[in-house]
Amino acid sequence: MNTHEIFHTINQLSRYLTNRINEELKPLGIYSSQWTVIYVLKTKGSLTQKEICQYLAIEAPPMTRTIQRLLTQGYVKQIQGKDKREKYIQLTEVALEKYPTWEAATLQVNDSLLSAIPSHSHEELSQQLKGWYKQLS
Amino acid sequence: MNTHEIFHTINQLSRYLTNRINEELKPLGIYSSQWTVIYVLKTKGSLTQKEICQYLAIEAPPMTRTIQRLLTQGYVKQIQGKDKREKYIQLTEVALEKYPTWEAATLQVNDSLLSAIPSHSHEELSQQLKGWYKQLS
DNA sequence: GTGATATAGTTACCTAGGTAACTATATTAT
DNA sequence: ATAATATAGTTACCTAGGTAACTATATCAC
Repeated sequence: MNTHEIFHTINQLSRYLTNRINEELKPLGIYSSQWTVIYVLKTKGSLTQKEICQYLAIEAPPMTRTIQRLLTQGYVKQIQGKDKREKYIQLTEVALEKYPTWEAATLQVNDSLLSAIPSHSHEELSQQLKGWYKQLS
Repeated sequence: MNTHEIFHTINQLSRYLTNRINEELKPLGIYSSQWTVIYVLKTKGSLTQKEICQYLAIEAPPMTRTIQRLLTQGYVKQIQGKDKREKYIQLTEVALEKYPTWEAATLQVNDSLLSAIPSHSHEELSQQLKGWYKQLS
C-alpha cells in the first residue's frame, strides 16, 4: 500500500469539504472557522478563549483573530473573568437569532456532502476517523 | 448522527497529519506542500504547472508560489514548452539526490501515524476516503 | 511581601490554500 | 488576416492555521 496516498486524500477531502461549507456560509456573513467557534459556544455556553482553543485543538493566535472578527461583527462578547487574564466569550442575541439560519445551511450542505457515501457507513467512518485522531493526539 | 462532527474530525486529522509530516521535513529543508509537488514530479516525470495543479487539485496561484520556492532552492527547473505559455517543471539533479532522504523521512512518519489504527483497516479506510472524494469532485 | 515562575491572550510573521484581475500567448470565427 | 475568445501563468489580496516573542496577571517559594 502507498502510504502517501491516504494522507493526500485526507488533505484533499478536508480542503474540498471546507470550501463547500464556506460557499454556503459566505452569503450568510460568516466563514467556516467562525462557524466552528459559534457552534461550540452554542453547545457549550460561555467559555474562555483558552477553553475554546483546547476544545477545537487550535492555537491561541488564530483563535484571537477569529474571535476579534466575531466581536467586530457583533456575534460575540467578551466578559473579563475573575482571573483578569481570562476572557469569557459568549454569543450575543444577534448571533442567537441568526444561529438557526447558519445551522440549517451547514446541515444541508453536510447532508449533501455525506450523500456521496452510503449512509450505513457514515457512523462507522466517523468513529474510525475519530478513533484514529484520538489515538494520535 | 451529528453531521458536524465528521467534518470537524477530518479537518483536525488533516491539520494534525500535515503538522507531523512538516515536523519531519522541515529539518530536511522542505515543507509538506513542496514535498507533494516533488513526489508528483518524481513519479510522473516532467509536467506543466497546469498538469501539476490538476493532479493535486490545487489552484494555480498557490502552485506558482510553491514552484518558485522550489526554483530558488534549486530543486526544480522550468523549461518553456512549444506552447510558450506553458512551463514544464522537472526535478534537478540536486533534488534527485536528496529524494531518498525525503522519501525515507515521510515513509517513516507515515507508518508511525498509520500505526495508530489497525493495519488491516488501512487499505479499506484509504479506499473509502478516496471513493468519497471521487464522488464529490 | 518580594522575586521567580507560570499562564491567558496578543502581536508579528510564517506556511498553505483560494479568488479576482491581470499579462502574454494560442486558437477560433469571420 | 484580423478581431474575439480561450488558456497558462502571475500578482495582489483573502481565509485558515502555526511558532516565537511579548504583555499582563496569577501563583509559588522563601
